[in-house]
Formats: sequence, structure tokens, C-alpha cells
Amino acid sequence: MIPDRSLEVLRAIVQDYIASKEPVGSKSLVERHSFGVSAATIRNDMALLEEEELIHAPHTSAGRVPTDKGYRLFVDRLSEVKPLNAAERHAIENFMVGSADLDETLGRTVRLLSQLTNQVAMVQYPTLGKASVRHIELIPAADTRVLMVLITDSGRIQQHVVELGAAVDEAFIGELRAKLNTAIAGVALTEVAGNLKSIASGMNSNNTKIANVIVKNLLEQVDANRQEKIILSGTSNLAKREEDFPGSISPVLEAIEEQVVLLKLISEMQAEQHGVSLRIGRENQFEGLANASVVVSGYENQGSEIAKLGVIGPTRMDYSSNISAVRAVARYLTKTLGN
Amino acid sequence: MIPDRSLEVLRAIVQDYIASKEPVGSKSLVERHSFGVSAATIRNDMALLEEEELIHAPHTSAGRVPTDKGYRLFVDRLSEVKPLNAAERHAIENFMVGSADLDETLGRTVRLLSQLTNQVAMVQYPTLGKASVRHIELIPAADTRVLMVLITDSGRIQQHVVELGAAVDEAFIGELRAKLNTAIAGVALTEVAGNLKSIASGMNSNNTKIANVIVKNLLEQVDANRQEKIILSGTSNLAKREEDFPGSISPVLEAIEEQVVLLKLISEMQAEQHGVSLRIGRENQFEGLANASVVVSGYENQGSEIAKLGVIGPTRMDYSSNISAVRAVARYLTKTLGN
DNA sequence: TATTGGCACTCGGGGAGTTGGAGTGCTAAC
DNA sequence: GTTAGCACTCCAACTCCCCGAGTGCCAATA
Repeated sequence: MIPDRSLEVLRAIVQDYIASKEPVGSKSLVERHSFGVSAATIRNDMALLEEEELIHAPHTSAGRVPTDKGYRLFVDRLSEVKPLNAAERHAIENFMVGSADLDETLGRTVRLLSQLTNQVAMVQYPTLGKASVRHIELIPAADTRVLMVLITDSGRIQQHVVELGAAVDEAFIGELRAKLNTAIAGVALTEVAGNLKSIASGMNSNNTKIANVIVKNLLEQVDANRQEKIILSGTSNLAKREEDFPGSISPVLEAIEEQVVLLKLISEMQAEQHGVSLRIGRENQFEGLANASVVVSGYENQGSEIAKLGVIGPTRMDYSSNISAVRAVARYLTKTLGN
Repeated sequence: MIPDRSLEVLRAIVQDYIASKEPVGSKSLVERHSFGVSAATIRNDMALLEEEELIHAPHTSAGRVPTDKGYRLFVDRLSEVKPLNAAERHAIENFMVGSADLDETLGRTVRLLSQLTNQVAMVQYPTLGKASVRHIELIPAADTRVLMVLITDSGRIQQHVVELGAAVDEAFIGELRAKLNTAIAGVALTEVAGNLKSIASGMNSNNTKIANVIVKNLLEQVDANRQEKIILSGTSNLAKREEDFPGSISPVLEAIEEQVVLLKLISEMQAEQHGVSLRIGRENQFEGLANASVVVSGYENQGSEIAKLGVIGPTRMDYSSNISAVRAVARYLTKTLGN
């Protein structure tokens, strides 16, 4: 077991390092914090911390820097979540007013989060998976095409142009729309396929064909819930912290530009404490994110989590602030969606 | 007037500099190109070019580097547009197959362009301005809300949730939908406002109120054509060329992340030669793009330009390749939209 | 046993000095 | 107009060296 004072030393090292970006030595530690013991004693504690691989010396005669493991312990046991200050709370309240649809709300949210944290912010679009159908609309769009709009109770609107391969009979499309809505309005997306099996019964062969094309496309849309989407903001914040990424920021940029990578990452992260989930440095599987940390929280609609949002920054980030910002924004988004 | 050989020297300098990223000197020039004269003569030519501010020496005893003005002259008069090779053409053909709706098509296009050029690619969404209304759809979405979908003949689909402030009467919504479509289907977006003035006549007061709310929102949507959108891809390519941006890439990232900046930039650029428009270095008004060049081309639907696409990279970019790639992708997108 | 002062040791960073080479501008000759 | 030659400039790279921060260890202390 690590004695309490050593943990205090770790906390001090993490805090000083985040603030100064310089490896921190025993002497400056006793100067800036009142441990009531001498530098030599602190050195002993530091030796212990180093044995536990919580801190690490870049070279022999240098100060110490927290390791990923050190940050992890700090976050889990030593840091308090910093409450947002009035200005930040104010910013959140004000940022969201007057956004009507989901697109705009999420767009504002991601910009808000990046401004609040000065990191790269990301917001995942709600998954269709847990939602149910509110309405389906079919709109003849061109001679042989129909625009299909799928609205879910999570407020998401998906649209897709369906090529019918034959001229559109408006009357029939209207009829089909009614039938589809009767069959699956209010039905969970996971159940939709089952309810559509017999939709084409009693139609003539030509109409059956068209109905099948549309149903096929509809199911593809429903299934496309796996093809999720993430929006980003504040990418340039990375470049401002260039010195925090040894080598180049290029791999980080690559990783976050790759939606697939981000989605995989996000989906693996399950809420830990404070409703927030964290990946520090190499806890990320992706080589490109070896020097990055990810802070993620879920947001909800109607009581169940529908997607996630969060920030990405250097391992040497201000975890307290970022965690509280992510948490606050997630809560606020949940509240906004509730209306 | 600048003599022909001096221009040849400029061309050689630009080409060598793009290839080597090193300032180029008189000796290496005569080695790599067969001018038929000695290095001393080339030096005289270089002195002339320097007088004309087409090239510039980073310091006294260094080789020369093209200035923005030098690049400009090179592009306008000295470079030939490099035809795409078979592999590139193949990539373009293959990349686009099987994308059904506009969103996906543009998404693929922007990724294609960034892969082809290894630069940051951007694609602007079509402007509503020049298009006309194909169809309007109203879909009751919640108790007091209606989803309004506006489809234009450019294939763009805009959706917006309208808060009515009163319960939705489905029958009336259907009636209103019919009326709206009669009034403005096929009408140019710029003319829409005029055609909607008397839409509420003959309705009872409650319905008039609702109709007015919807019309107001519809006009906002139409007007929101100025609130345009740009999608980006390949941001990480910037970081790979970090050394091409003196100082930091941060201002560049900031500029391209700011949609407003990009839109302003793009809208100012009018096609020059080859159907492509170019801004080199400080020709851009934005300080952040002082070391960047922008290559833009318009793409069309039904014979008229509906939006633009292009790439952003360091001033020291391979203009020939990038111009031909942008042009080819714009053409191909035009062709794809034609179907 | 935990803490402390003392001390020798290590290492990286920064400044000064040096050198080599690439490149220039100029001039006089062709 | 072109060329060879030459003196000159300046950067980049290298070495050398020193300084200081910081460590680890030990013996003394409470």
C-alpha cells in the first residue's frame, strides 16, 4: 500500500506538471506545497512512486512526470471534480437557446464543448438502435424516385432517395405510406423488419415490386444505425498544444478524422465514475492516440442513453475541468432534448 | 519585358523547389536543366527575376525561393495542366459508384479529392439560390410540431422542425401541403416569397395563424441559402506538411475550421483559366492563410454552377497536379449529379 | 523507524567558437 | 550577351564546455 503522503506528492506532481509543463523536482515541490517535511523526504516518496510506475524521470537528473498509470490513479482517487464557474455555466445556458432541430442542437453542443475545454470536442449522433419509429414519409421526388424520410422518437430524421426503376404512381405511393405507418409507427427499430413482411400482400405484381424496393431501402436505413456519425469541433486546439505531443500531431489528427476509429473507441467506453468515462494515453488501443486522453459521457433522451459526447486532448490535460465540462454539457444536452 | 530564358529559369526554380523543398541555386539549376549557358549567366537571370520580385533569397548566401507573385506567374503562364494518370482516373470512376443521395455523393467526393491530392479537400453544398422548388412536404412529427421538408431541383433536401404553438390538425396540414405545392412547385427560390403572400386567404383565423407560422419558417429556410455549408476531408494532410508552414499550422487549421471564412473565400473566387480558380499565399485576405494556396472549381447541375469544391495546401504545392485533380473531380461530380 | 542534511554524481541544455560548403555579386575578359 | 574567376557572406553543423537542477545514497538525528 502506498502511504497517504506519497499520494499527496503524486497529486502535487500531477497538478504542477499540468500547470507548468515542466518535469517537477523535489525542491520545487516543497516550495509550492506545504508538506511539512524536507525535500529529502519527498525524494524518498518519489522513489516509491517511481517504483510503482506512477511517475517517471525523462532522464537521470530531471524532475518527474506522471505516467499514464499515475494520471489514472490521480483521476480515480485524488482529483475532485471542479465545479464550473459562473461564466461557464452562463455560456452553456446561452449557447443552446433557440436551436430547433437535432442537427442544430448537436452542432451547437459540439462547438460549445470545444470552446469550454479548449480541446477537440466530439458529439455522436443518436443511435437508431434504441429508438422507435415515429413516422415514415414517402415523397415523389423525380420521375422514378421517391424520397423516404424516417423520423424516430429520438428526434432523428433520416432521409434517403430510393430509385424505383419505374415511374412513380403518386396514388399508390400515398397508399403505401399509409400502410407503412400503420404497420410500424411506434414500433422499435429492432422490430421493424418483422412487421413489414406481409406489407405487399394483396397488391398487383407491379406494385408489389415497388413496395419491395421501398421496404428493402427502409430496412437498410434502419439497419444503417450502425453506420453512425460523429461531429467534431476545435481541431485547431490540437495544433495549439503541439508541444504536448512528442513527434507530431499528425497521427492524432489522422485518428480523429477517421470516424470508424472514433466510433469504435467511443463504443468501448463505459461510464465509470461521475457518469464519465476516461481513456488515458496508451489505455487507448490506437497507436495514434498514445499521447492523448479521451473524456466521454453519455447523453440521454427519455431516460435512456442514446449517444455519447466528449473531448480529446493531450494526456497532460486538466482532467478536473474537462471532466466537469463534459459532464455538464452532457447533462444540459439531455435536458434540452427532453423538451 | 522579361526575356524567355529568364522565364524558363523561373519555371525551373518553381519545379525544383516544389520537388526538393530546398532553396535552389544557380549551380544545381544548370546541372538539372539543359539551358546551354553557364551558371554565371543563370545568376544574371536570377538577379532579374529577383528585381521583378518573382523570386526571393531567404538570406544572402542561399538559393532562391519563388514568391507568391512568382508562383502566380508560373501557374498563369508557365505550367501545363498535368493529365491524370490511369490509376487516378480509375480511382475517380470507382469512388463514386453506388452513392444514391446528395449527402453521400458529396461525402465521397470530398474524401476522394483529399486522397487524390494529399491535401485538405473541401466541398461546398449546393446553394439554394439558383435552384427552384421541386416539392414541399409537411409531416406531423409531434403534438405541436411539423417537420417541413423542402426539396429542390438541385437534389438538395432541407428539413426543419416547425413549432406551431398549437395542436396539429392533420387534415389541415394535408390541405396546406397541397396549397403550398400548387403555389410554389417549380418556382425559383428567389420568387417563392411573392407567390406565398395570399396563401392564407379564405382560412379561419386559427388556421391562418398556423399557416403563417409555417410560411414564415419556409421563407426562413429558403433564405437560409446564405447559411451555406462546407465539408472537409484530409485535415491531417496539413500536419504532414507541417514544415511547409513557417511557425505553426495552427492558424491554418483555425481558418479552415471556420466555415464563415471558407465560404467567404470561396465565394470571392471566380473561375479563371481551365475553369479553375486559384489563390496563392497572401492573395488570400486571411492572415492565417498567408502561406497557403487554394484551388477551387465550380460544379454544375443542369448546366449552371451550383457550388464549388477545391483543395487547400501550402503555397509550395504541386499546382499542376492539384489543378487537374480539382478540375477532374468537379467534372465528374457534375456528371454524377446529371443522372 | 522516519526524517533530515550533506554530498558526490549525472545529465541535458545552452552558449561560444570553429569550420565547411553552398551560393552570391561583381568584374574583367571573351 | 556570356563567361570564368574570385572574394565575400552566411547558414548549418559540429565540438567543446560549463552550469545548474535534480538525483540517490549515507550517516546522523529525533
